[in-house]
Amino acid sequence: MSLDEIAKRANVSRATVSRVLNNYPHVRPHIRDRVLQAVQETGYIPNAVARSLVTKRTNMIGLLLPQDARETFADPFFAILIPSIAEACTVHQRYLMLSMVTLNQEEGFYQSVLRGGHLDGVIVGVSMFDDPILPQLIQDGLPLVLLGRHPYYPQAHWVNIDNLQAASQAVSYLAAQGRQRIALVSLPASLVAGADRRDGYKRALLQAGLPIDQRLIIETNGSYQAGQAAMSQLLQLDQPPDAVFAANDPLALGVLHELQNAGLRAPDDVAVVGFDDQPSAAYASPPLTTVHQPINDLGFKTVELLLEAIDGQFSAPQHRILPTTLVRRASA
Amino acid sequence: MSLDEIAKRANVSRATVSRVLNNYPHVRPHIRDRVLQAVQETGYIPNAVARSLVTKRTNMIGLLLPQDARETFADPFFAILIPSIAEACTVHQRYLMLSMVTLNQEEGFYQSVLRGGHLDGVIVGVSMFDDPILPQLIQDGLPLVLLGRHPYYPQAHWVNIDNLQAASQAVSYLAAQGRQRIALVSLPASLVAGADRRDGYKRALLQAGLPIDQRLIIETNGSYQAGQAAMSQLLQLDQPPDAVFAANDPLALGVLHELQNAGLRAPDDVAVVGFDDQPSAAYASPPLTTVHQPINDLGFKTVELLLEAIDGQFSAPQHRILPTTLVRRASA
DNA sequence: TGCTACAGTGAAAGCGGTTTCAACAGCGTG
DNA sequence: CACGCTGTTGAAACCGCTTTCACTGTAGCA
Repeated sequence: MSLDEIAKRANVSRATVSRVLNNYPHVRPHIRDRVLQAVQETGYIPNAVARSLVTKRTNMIGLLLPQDARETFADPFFAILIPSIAEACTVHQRYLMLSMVTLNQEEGFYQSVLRGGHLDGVIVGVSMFDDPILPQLIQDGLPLVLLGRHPYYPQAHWVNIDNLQAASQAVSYLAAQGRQRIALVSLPASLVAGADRRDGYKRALLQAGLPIDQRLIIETNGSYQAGQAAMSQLLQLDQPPDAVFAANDPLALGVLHELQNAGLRAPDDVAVVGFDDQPSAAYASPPLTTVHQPINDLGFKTVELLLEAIDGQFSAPQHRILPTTLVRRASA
Repeated sequence: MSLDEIAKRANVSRATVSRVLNNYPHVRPHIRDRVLQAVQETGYIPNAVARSLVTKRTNMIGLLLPQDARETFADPFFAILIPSIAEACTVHQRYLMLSMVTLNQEEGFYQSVLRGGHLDGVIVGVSMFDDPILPQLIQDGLPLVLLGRHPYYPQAHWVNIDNLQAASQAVSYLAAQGRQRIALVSLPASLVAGADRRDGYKRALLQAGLPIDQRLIIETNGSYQAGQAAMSQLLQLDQPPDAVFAANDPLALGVLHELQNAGLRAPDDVAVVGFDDQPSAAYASPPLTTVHQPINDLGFKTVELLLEAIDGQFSAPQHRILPTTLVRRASA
C-alpha cells in the first residue's frame, strides 16, 4: 500500500497526503480529515526507505563498539550504557544500529555500513588510543560523537567524565585517611580512560606527598578475575598495600574477594575503592566505596549531542563533561 | 556521487555500472574493468537506501528485547547472546537494529519501526507468556524468529534449548547423590523459560520419588541479590534444603554467597547447581556446577534461521533445539 | 471594481538505484 | 544469403516518497 492508494481513497493528490502526514500547515481541515481517515481505515504506514531516499535522513544512528566487544558486554558499564543509549534513541524517535564491525575484519562491509547512507550519525564507543577505525571515520565526515575523550582527535565531539579528576579524588580520599601504600589495579594503558585514571592516581599521590611505587601498580584487562589475580600478586609483596584503588568495579570486587580468601578484611587491613558504582557495588561485602559515574546520563547526553551535531548546530567541537561523585560505603 | 557519475566516467550506461556492481555475468571484461576502475578512483559506495527502495531488501534485521531490557543486559546470558547475534549478522553481511521499544510506550514509533519497511526480519528476545507485542508482530507477517519457544504461537519459528529436559537432568543429578530436600530458586513464572525449568525440576523430583514441597520453591526475578535473599529465606525453614537448583547462574552465585555468609559450605552442607554456565561460574568459590547452554550457537542459529525464513525457504514453522550439558564442578 | 497577495492544491520532477525491454552485433545454420 | 540465436548494451520505467512550481480561488485593499 502506498501514498497513491491513500490519495485515491481520499480523492486528493499524493502531494496533499504527504503534506498531511508531515503536518504541513496550509491544508484545509476537512481535507486533512479525509486523508487521516483513509490512513486510519487502511492502516497505512509510510515507507521509511522511500522517505529516506529523498530526505537524506534515515533517523538511524550507529553505535560502534570496539573489537573486543564480547568482553565489553560483560562489563556492567556497558550493560547500563547500551540500554541507556537505546532508550535515548527511542525517546528521540531514532533507530539504533549496533555494529561491532572492525576495519580489518570486513573492510568492505564496514565501508558500506558507514558510507552507504544508512546512518545519520555514529556514536563511537571508543576507548583505545590507537583504534584503527577512528581516522577513517573522522575523515569521512559522518556526524560523530565519541564516548570518551580522545587526545588525538580534538576536532571530534565527545561526552565524558573527568576520569583524571575522579580517580584523583578517590585516591586523595584514601590518602586523607592516612593510607601510606596505595596500590592501583588499573585498566589497560591502551585505553584512554585507563591512562586518565592512572594519571589521576599518580597526581593524587604526588599531591599527598606519597611516593609512586611501580610495584604497587598492576595493569589488568579490567575483569573480576583480573582483580583477584592482581590482589593476590599485591599480597605477595614484601610490603603489601594498605589500600587499593581499582579502576573499575569488577576489579574492585575481585580485589575484595581475594582479600577475603586471604583472610584479610576491608577496610581494616586494606581499604578498597572502585570506579563505576555498578548496581551490585552496594551489595558487595563489604559494600563498595566507589566513584559513581552517571552512566545513564552519559548515554542520553551522547545521543543528544549527536542529534544536535546531525542538525549541524555546531561550528566548534563540543566536549561535555559529566560530574562524578565518590560514594562512601564500607570498603574504605 | 552517484551511479551516473561512474557511468559517465567509464563511458557506459548506468545499467551497466549496476550490472558490474552486482556481479552480473554478460558484461565484457574490458568494460567491467573500466567500471571498476572508475569506482576505485572515486571511492564510490552505492547508496544503500536507494538500492533498498527497489530491491525491497534492507539487509537489516531487528532484535527486539523485552521491556525490562535494562535488567536484561545485566544478565550474563544476554551479555553473551547479543554480541553473538551481532557477530552472526556481520558474518552474514547484515545490519543489526537493536530495539527496546515497547507497545505501550510508543505505539506509533513501534509501528513505524516494524512496518516502515526498514527491517527484513525480526528476532524477538521473547520470554514472557503474555508479551503484548507478539500478537501484532505475528499478524504483521514480517519474517520472525523467537528466541525461545512460545506455547501460544505454534506458527512461529524459534530456536531454543530444551529447558525442561535440562533442568530435569540437573535436579536428577542432585537426587542421584541422595539429596532429599532439593530447593528451586526459580525465574519468574511469567517467563516461558522460567516455567519450563520449574516443570523440569518437578518432573525430576517425581521421577526420583521425592515430594514436591512448595516451601522449597522460591520465585525470584533472577538476579544475584534475589539469589541471596532466596537462600536466606530457605535457611530459615524448619527443615532447610540440602540442595538448591538455581534457575540461572546469577541466582546460583547469590545462593553460594549467602551460604558462605551463613557459615555453611557447598557442597557439603548444601549442594548448588546453576543454569547457563556463564564464564565466571568456573571461578566461583566453589566452582559452580551448572547447566551449560550454547549461547553463542543460539545467537548464530537464530540469525541463520531468520535469514532462511526471509528467503522464504519454509512452508512449515521451524523449531531448532540446541543441546545442553551439565558441567560438573565443585558445588554439587 | 480591479489588483495584489496568499492560502490551498495538483502535476511533475526528482532522490539513486535496479530491472525490463528492445536493439544491435556477431555467429552458426539451412 | 537469409534466418534465428546468443551475448552485450543502453533507454526508460519504476520503487514510494518529498518538494518545487504553477495554477486556482478568495480575501483584503485601494
